[in-house]
Amino acid sequence: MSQSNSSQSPSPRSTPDLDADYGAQMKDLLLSISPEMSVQQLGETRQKILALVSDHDETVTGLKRRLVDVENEANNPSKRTRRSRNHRTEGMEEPAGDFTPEELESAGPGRKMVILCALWLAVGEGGDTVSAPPGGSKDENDERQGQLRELDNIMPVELRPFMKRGWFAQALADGMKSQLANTAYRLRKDGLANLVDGLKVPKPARRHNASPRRCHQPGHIRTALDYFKRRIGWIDDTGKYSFFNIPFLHANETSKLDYNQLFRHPLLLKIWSCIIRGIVAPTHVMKKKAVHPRASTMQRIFNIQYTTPGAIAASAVWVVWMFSADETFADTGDVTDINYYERFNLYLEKILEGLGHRQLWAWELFQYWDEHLFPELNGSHSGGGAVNRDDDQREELCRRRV
DNA sequence: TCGTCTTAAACTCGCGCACA
DNA sequence: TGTGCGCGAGTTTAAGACGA
Repeated sequence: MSQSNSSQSPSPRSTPDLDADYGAQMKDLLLSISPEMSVQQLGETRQKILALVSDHDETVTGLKRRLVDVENEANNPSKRTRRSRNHRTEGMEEPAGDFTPEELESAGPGRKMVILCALWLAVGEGGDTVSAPPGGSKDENDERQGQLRELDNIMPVELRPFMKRGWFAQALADGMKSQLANTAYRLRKDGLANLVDGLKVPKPARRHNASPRRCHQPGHIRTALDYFKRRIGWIDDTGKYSFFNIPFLHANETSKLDYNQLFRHPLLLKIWSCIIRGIVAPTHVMKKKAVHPRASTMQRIFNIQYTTPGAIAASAVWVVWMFSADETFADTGDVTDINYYERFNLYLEKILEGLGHRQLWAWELFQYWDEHLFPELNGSHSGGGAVNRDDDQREELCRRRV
């Protein structure tokens, strides 16, 4: 509420019987009109009616302004008023099955989807139902069917019957949107210091006669930006960002695709640990230490015990975005025009292909991730180390592409 | 009680549209 | 053309949960 013009003096606090006065005066004026009146008299009466209408409108405007003033006074501007949680599902025609909004939210299907499976949905969502819409190419249909299976897989059994309900689609879309927004904010703000800790950063080139103060000048900042631009795949010759020749995706920061190094850069592991365990976790992950904060983290909430293909692909996308010039995280970069959606699908496809064809690099990739992120679970889930009750999601994902 | 974390929801901004 | 409004997306912050 801020529509009241604060520069104007407060509205008068008297409460005139506006409608009664206005009605009586208008009635008198209308009754005074008769066929015997001269043109001049008719003109004068018309002017009186117009003036009365004008006065009335101004008074109504004043009263509206006073109403806003009163509402502003009633609200303490220093304190935010809070609506009930899950207000977005309030008033929805369709009841949320047998679940309360709290139960539905705690299930967090959207959040879990983003963390473990996919950053975006190829299936229809948010509008009426979660479903695979008709039409599209074979690849698109495969992708949609695959996501539906993934969604079905991570879903609590009690929720599965409701996947095609409107409230479920809304909750899923809300959860995914919220998780993406939180992650983007955490990676670039709260968690940034721990994520880039130990990262090699180019020293500014010292010129002759250059004072140390010059190190902070724009030219040096540009140097750093150019440095990171190339680290996320920019190639001068083509004028484009590469999909795989990316130093920040390789453990040894090579700019040529090397499957034995791909998706093993510490940044990727730090990012996912930051997502599932909070901002302190990245400091320890490369020391093969799983530091669990006291608070309930995403890992605890969703009982995450091993790395998923979606997690690796998403972390790769997050790395590229983190060091890009894009200000907001969306399917396409607002500055660089990088297609993150396409990039995610490509990375995921490559990982699943490797698993499906039982290629050594893919197998070892998961061992590497699980050793660092889940050292207490004695090795990779893929390698048959830790087995848990979270069933065979990865095997299901592998079957997708075999 | 305090620190750390997640999350709901207010806040902010930009964009499109309708209307005078 | 300017203005106001509604909407959506991203950012920020208050509230609540949890464990030592």
